[in-house]
Amino acid sequence: MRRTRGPRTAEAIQEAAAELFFRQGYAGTSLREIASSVGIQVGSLYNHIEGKEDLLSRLMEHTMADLLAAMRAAVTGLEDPVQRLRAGLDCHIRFHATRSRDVFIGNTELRALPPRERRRVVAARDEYERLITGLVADAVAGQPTTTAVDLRLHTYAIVAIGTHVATWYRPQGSMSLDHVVQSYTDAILRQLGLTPRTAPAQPLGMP
Amino acid sequence: MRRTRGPRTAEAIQEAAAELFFRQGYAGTSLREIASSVGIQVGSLYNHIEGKEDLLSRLMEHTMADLLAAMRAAVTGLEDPVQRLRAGLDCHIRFHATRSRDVFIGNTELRALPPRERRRVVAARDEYERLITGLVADAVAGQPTTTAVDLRLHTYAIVAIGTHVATWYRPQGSMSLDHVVQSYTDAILRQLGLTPRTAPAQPLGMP
Amino acid sequence: MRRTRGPRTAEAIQEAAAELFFRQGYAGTSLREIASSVGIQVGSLYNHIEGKEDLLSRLMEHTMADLLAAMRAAVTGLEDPVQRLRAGLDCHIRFHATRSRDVFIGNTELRALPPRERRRVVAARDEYERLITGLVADAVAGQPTTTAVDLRLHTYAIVAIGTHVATWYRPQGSMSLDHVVQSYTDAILRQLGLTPRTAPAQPLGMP
Amino acid sequence: MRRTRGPRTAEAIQEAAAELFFRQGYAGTSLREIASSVGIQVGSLYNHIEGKEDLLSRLMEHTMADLLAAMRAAVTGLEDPVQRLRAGLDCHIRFHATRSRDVFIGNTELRALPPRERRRVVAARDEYERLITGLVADAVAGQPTTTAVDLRLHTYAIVAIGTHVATWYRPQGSMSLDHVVQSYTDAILRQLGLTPRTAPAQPLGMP
DNA sequence: CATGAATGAGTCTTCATTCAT
DNA sequence: AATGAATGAAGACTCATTCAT
Repeated sequence: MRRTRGPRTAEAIQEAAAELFFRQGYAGTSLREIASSVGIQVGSLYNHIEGKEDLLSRLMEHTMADLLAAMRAAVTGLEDPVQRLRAGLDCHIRFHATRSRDVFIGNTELRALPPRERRRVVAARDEYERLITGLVADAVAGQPTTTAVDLRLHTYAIVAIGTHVATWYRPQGSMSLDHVVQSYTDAILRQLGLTPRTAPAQPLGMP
Repeated sequence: MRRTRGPRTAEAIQEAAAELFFRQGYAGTSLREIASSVGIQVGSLYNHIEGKEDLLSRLMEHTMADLLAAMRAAVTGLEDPVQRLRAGLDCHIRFHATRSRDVFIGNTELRALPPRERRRVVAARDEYERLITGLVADAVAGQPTTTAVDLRLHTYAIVAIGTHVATWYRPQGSMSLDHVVQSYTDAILRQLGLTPRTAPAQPLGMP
Repeated sequence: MRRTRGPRTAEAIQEAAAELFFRQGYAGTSLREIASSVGIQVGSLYNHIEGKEDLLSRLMEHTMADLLAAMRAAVTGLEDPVQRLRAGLDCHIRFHATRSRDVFIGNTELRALPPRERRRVVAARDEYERLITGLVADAVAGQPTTTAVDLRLHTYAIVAIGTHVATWYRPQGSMSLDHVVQSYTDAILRQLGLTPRTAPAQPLGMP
Repeated sequence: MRRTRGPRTAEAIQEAAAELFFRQGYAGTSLREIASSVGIQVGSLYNHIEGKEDLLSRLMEHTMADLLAAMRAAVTGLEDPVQRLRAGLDCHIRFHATRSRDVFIGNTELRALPPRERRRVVAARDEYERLITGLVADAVAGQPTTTAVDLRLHTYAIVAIGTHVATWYRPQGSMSLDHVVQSYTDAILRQLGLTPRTAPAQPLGMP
């Protein structure tokens, strides 16, 4: 009854785990379900993973690593602060939309992580937030008064948009990714008092 | 271990369940934990509840009922559309901040609900979203072009803010509730092209 | 299907565990077997015990406590050192014969105990050995040369006899308990150069 | 992790198994542990053994064969019954001290053997006991009354000493093997009413 | 010969639920 | 109402064993 073979099994397991964690939550997903979704027996899982927690840890650490890398790559080489912010926001929203499943798990199942791994992931999250805060701060540097508290609220709002996009965006849905990305990017820039790219007259642009 | 007795036990159970569902998730919480947190034995729970799902259903339906009621009460009696929107946003953010725990559970554990209850809760959520969409639509009615898609994105963004506030706001935290509420309310209004209350010059106001 | 009821279940479990640990070893015995031997389901065991290790710990600690208590009671009130030694040996062998099962487990499954409990049991064993060594030392006090090493070898030999009796003695067997006890007691006394009670001419007496 | 290669692997496996069975018991030892202790993967074990039981069977049969052979060789060529007994006891105790690990396993894990092998090993044990009984009977042949029951108790006591020595004797320990052997041999002879070799004045001699 | 992956039965333990007392 | 004991299913994980490579 050997269905899956070779080094692809490990990936298939991670993928199945991600999908099930997303739909049912970590605690609500049994290894039996994961195994059967891959087409192997429960015991066989242990040829590829250390345990259930392992699946979650790897998933969340990969997601955070990818997110940080994407964000850094997005702004690399850009000089103008506003341009950097715009690129960062674009990446931010795009990542949350395209990797919505992984991001959702990352936001939801932090508590299921063992302390050690949780600390690592939280540290990565904090760093990501600092990245955003930095982009915002640089972009609004020329403006009159922007308090630290406001900076934090803005950062939170940006994070909130990403998190929420990850909640509802689906590629098969009725909204095009580009539209979502541009609308929210423009909205955030406008909110910060910065002129959106080609300054569309409408509050949020059109699909 | 609070050893609650008498008719208050049922409430204590609901409260304990909410707290534990919030911290560990529905699937990650055992009735044993809930019972021990109330100070009774597991079996005794069944004198007050029908089962584990019951606890979650009641919790989420109460939360949605309260949210809808609060929102309706907030705009009742107000005529001016912008004023109504402002009042609605105020209520929206305030509710998500003060009832953050229940709101968080409502957003996270929908999947754990049995289909019948899930449909009821989803229906309530949809109605709440329509309420917001209505407030926004009325408030921007005079403005040039606001497409249906934009209306939806705006609604989503408003919901996103609430959801996210529920994620991080804590009464003991460093930000005053009033500041958070006003900052975000103003930001959303400005985003919609409506002049915030007394039109503060700063993007987000000060603490 | 509730067969056993009331507070006797806990005792029945301990008894079944002792019997099975004796016949199959701790690691070779499953909780399923214990439960089925008591007439309950596996899960029900956990209403009475903390876990599998618990069964072994309690068993071994009870055995050691009983052994120490029996030995102390046996020599209490006796003054003459040789009489005390004889009484101690009588108790020693009798206990190992009548509680052979528990003693066997105690000797065999020490390694299966978690470190903490193991230390406690080993401490009790050491104390029991000191008790025997003390009895021997007092009884041979008047004799010429008895080195410390010999004292140890004698103690070991006495322990060895007990351990081995626990290996083969069965009440239904062909040897009477009294005969075994007296033969070995006399042999040990003679070995120590002390005249057995009524000095029978034969090396080991007759049944 | 000794990474043994070539034809020595089979021996390394048997050795590792013996060591682990001794420390953790047969049921408490997994093939995984044995394999990892040899430095190979579990599956590779099956190139050298038939299965787990195989390891135990071979071990116990070898031990019994060695013990019987040693005992037979020890008395071969000797005529005087007391000299034969002395030589037999010397061999008995020496073997139990030097092969204490294997002997301990042989005494402890009989129950883990499949019926067929168990019968074979038990038969060898019985034969060994008969050897001892024969030596004792011949040596005390000239003495007044020695009943059959006493003969059995004496044999048991001799076996007991061996078994117990196997329990505590360690080459690195504080007692020299020769001292242990001579002390116990003398004690047993004296017990049987036979004069120890050169009749030391002390009950047990000194190290 | 060694490996890594697979199996299926088994391990201990926890779970939600029931119910006599 | 509360308890303690029972159930049976399910949980994660380990095991001895097999076998294609």
